Amino acid sequence: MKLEIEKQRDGMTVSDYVYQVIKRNIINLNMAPGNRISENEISELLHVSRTPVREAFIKLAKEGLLYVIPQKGTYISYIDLDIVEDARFIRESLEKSVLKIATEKFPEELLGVLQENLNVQKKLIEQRSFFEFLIMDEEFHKTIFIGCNKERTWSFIENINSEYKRVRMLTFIADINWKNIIEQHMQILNSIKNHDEEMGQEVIGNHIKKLIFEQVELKERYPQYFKD
Amino acid sequence: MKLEIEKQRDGMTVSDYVYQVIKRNIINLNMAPGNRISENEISELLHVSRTPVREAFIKLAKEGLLYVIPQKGTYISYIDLDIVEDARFIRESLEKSVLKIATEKFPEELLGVLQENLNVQKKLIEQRSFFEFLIMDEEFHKTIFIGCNKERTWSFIENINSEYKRVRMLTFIADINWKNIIEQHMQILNSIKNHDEEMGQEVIGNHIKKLIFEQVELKERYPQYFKD
DNA sequence: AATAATCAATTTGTATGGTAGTATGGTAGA
DNA sequence: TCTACCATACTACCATACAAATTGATTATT
Repeated sequence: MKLEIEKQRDGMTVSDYVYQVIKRNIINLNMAPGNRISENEISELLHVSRTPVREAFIKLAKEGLLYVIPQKGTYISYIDLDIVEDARFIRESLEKSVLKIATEKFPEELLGVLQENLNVQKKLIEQRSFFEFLIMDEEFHKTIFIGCNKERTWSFIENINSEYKRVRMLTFIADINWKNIIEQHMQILNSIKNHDEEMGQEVIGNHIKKLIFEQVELKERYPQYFKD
Repeated sequence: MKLEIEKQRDGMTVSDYVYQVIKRNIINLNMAPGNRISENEISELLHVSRTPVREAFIKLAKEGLLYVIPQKGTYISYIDLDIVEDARFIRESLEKSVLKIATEKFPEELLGVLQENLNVQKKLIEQRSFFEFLIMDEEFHKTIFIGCNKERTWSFIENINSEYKRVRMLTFIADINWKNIIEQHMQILNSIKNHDEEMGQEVIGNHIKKLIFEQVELKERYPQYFKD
């Protein structure tokens, strides 16, 4: 198990640092689903005591990214497609509602932000920096929510979205379809610019449909990562 | 600050026990929004060490019921009506979708469970056991979700619902409208029995509308509990 | 040889002491 | 009187030690 370990930033508690490192490595699948990890192991790896590691585990367990069996062990959760489906359903519903608002009324200055974001995304895809791309991708959608004054709803989505992120990471690893994601994002931006609600709804709908097919394929190719 | 402290059940970790006690007392407003609490204070009160208290704080902070400022203090979150509104919106949307399924197809045996639940609710209202009533209320809705094979979606709602629960507790304290809640529940049950989707949607819509008016009134009567 | 009992190793759970950051109240100096 | 400074007393944060439970291997027993 090789982990990506960034440095601890100033003004950050050790607990938050550990939380961030582990979360990142679970989502980018450096920590494989089903793998067993222990508080001791991580504390030695990151050169901190067990306490902040334990506290990070608690947070991650509440997000469903790992589960703790008392006096036995801690394990990375398997990807559960039922959970992914729930997350997808909720997200699609909310995204559509918000995009409807966005096509009616959206702050001019944020349009530039979205455009700039897409430029960065292109570069990251070329560099195959998938984790960073996912961050910018999320940022893209988040900006739309902010423009509609629904930032809180977005942060709420974020909490249930870790599972979904792992699947997306897997699509990148499997080299499925990441080529046309940028194009879809450009279509979304255009629908906002042109106040074309119908087009926006259609783009998002298509995007989601594709993901379902991909998931089945992924489970066949990487069964060891999935539940059941 | 007077807390309701139940005994610790067997097979339960101290951490979970503390979590449960504090959560209960935040929701039933024994711990008032804005109040400052400390690890030491709670650990002495419950006769446990600081560690499980701290771990309980972490979980509660992730639910938004309290917030921790490092090296400064821990505070009970104020009721944020914006958050309540978001929770309400999301819940209404999902409840409507599920009730649509329920009016089309619902397991016969669970209808009896719902009926029995309503009987218990009546008794609890008469006894003015509000916290217990809220539990049964949630159980009522949960049962509907289970019947539609959407238990996971329900547990997801639960996580964002603590804020909403505090408001509901406040409606009871303020003696607003709790008399006709039972009747509304009976109407919901009937809509399922009679496969009447239209009626179900209308009942839930009305129920939600009332709550909005109540919240404004509540904020005027108990401004100290609210944000802004 | 098969099975039961025991022990060692490893895990998470809990308790406790010390540390660093923050607010507060008082005091000396302008 | 006001201000800057310092001592003090809090806080959450972290490290460490120990407890309790589970597991797996080893040993003893049948």
